[in-house]
Amino acid sequence: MARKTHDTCQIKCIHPDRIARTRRGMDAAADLAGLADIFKMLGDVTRVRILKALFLEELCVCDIAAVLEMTQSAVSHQLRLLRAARLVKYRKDGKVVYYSLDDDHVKTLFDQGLEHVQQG
Amino acid sequence: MARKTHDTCQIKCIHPDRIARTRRGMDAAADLAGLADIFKMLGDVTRVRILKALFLEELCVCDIAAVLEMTQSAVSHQLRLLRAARLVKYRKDGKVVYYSLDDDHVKTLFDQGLEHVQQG
DNA sequence: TTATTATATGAATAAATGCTCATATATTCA
DNA sequence: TGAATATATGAGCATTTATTCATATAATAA
Repeated sequence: MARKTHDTCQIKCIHPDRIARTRRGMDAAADLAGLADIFKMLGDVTRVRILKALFLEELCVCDIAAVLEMTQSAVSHQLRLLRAARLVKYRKDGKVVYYSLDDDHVKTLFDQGLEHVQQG
Repeated sequence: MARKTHDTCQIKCIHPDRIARTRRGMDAAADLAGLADIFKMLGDVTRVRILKALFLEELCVCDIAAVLEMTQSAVSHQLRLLRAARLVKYRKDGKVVYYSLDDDHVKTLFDQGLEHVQQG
């Protein structure tokens, strides 16, 4: 009675009550996949460094490349992802494209994360 | 004069002043690699779901597997990573291992991230 | 126009990653 | 002791991902 096989999979459940409760809590949860996506976007050293740089100052692509000591192509590829995630915005001035942070919200996440790192 | 080649790499810099300023700001920055590591840890749907579940209630491994409808092995592998990152802690009771959140700090990061998702 | 420059991007490659399967370890129970 | 159970883990595999290289696009300058 304490152990029974679950409906949807072959896993034996020791605590059916806990499972049911947690299931309900999970259903009520917000978009966890979307949440993971944002963290994934921030989970790369190059992107983190780009964001940190842009947090300090608006920069064009080759400036960023110089600061990070990476190729223009590598930086440009990452900027594309950051753009798609709406973490950065840009403005064109002739040939030059200037990037900056899209909102301050990212900075909050950033600082919160740093706090965690410093505690660890 | 406005354009010169940078010392450390072959990239031509349009704004040497900006680059120098940003460089200094980057040096002063905290551990960006560590920051990326934490975000990377949170950047996976399975781990996010595990954390969400543990935020609701302490659970054993097979409970988690049942809630997520995943194999015990897959869950166990991810728990190992979460343990190493000190995001979860565990206690043994006989054969059963109960996992729970290691600190509330993760929840703060979590909620901040969710806020960002909901705004997006 | 042609040459140069700044940026973007597709393809290829190498590395990282998450899951499955099989198995090991450890604990309880008969 | 031996069987059953909960969890952990190594190996293999498939997918994702970050970078490089070559090239395309776009804007400026000669």
